[in-house]
Amino acid sequence: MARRSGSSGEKTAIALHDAAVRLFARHGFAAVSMRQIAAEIGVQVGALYLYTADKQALLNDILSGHMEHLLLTAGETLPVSGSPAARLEAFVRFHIRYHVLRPEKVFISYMELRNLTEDNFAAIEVLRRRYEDLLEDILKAGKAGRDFHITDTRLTTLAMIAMLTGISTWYKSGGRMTQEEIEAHYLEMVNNMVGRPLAAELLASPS
Amino acid sequence: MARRSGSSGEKTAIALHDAAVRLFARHGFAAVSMRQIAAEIGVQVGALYLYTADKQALLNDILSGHMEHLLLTAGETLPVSGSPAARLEAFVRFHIRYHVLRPEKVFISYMELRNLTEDNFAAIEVLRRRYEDLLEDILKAGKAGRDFHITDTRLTTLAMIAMLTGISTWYKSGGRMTQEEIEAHYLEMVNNMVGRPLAAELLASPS
DNA sequence: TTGCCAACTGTACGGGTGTTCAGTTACGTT
DNA sequence: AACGTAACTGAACACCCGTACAGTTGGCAA
Repeated sequence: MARRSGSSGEKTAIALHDAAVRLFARHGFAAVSMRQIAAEIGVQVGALYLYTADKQALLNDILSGHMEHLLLTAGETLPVSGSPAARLEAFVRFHIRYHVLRPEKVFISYMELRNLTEDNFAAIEVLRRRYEDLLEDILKAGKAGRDFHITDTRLTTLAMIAMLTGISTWYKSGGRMTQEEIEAHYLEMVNNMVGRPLAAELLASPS
Repeated sequence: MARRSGSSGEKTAIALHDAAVRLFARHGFAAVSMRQIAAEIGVQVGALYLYTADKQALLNDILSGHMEHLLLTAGETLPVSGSPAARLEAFVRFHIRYHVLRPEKVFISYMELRNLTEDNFAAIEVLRRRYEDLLEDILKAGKAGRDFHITDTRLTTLAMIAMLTGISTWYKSGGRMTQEEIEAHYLEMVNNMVGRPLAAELLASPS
């Protein structure tokens, strides 16, 4: 054999990317060999190097591609105007949906950061910080307008993102709750965190 | 050489444990070789096998030791009676302190779970669930007594733990905030989450 | 139908992997 | 002072690692 019938570079490149994501997510970057990846897509090791410079580039492409796509999609989806409360709701729903749809890439993206070279890591950090700032800007706006009651916007940002991203450690489609229910519950908790409980009117009104 | 002067099995066993924790935290289980660990404690590879059956046992001992110690310490520290609010505060403070004091073990403990064998993993899961239940029991009690306004105690438990554990991804002693300040801020957010904002009286009282 | 090139194989390179074990040395006990 | 044993070395085992590259084959254009 050599070239295989029906083969095309495009298809193999995608298969390589997908196989790497799947295997890195399951076993971890360091624990997966180039030979395992090759076997997964039905090819010999050498062929992989037509599509990636080396193993490190493979990881970096996955992570930076993920972060860039996340930022791009967030930019397209999230409203830049409207009330802080509405913008916060949009962010929470977007974050949950995006992360629940891509559990493997999300998992790799904060599990394998330390396996990046220093340069690659620094670049990812910039993107991650930019994403966090999308939320922090909403919180700042809400605090400035007294819609939200927050002591420290940066800390609240980190706490919320950790809380929301945590979903991906236990979420499985077809679980106890639908995605819509999960969104509703987390939205409630997030609203509570910024001091505007949905039940506020009920509690404040004479009973 | 052979046996080295001043050597003792006890000391080497501890040095092995510590070096493994340090290196696993920094580079990941799969990326660290037995030879690197041996070099770190100034010994030849073969000597390690006097203190651990194999590499897997080394990881499992670290993780299960960590979880058992966490549960034990929690049991000694946390009050079993008192108001749900007081118990919740105790839990939050305990969790933050414990995790901030042991960043490496905490990091390994949810980073390297997938490198455990199936059996070892299952055992750790039981312990982790038991720890989560410590918090969920408090939330259930608070909900039952109408101190807390929670829709789903299990989801709130997971959200809180993810939020609190997230601290260890950015915390560095000597940072912007003291540990006490961090505790106070997270406590505020947690209280908000269960629907009892500290500012409630202020907001409700005539201004 | 020939020829070109993208796609891929097969093999090799130097080095690292976890683990085992016969041999060696320091320490504590008698 | 002699001995037993705890602590460790050094070398070896069989195998896996990432990467490179000359050679081979299928698809497509001329």
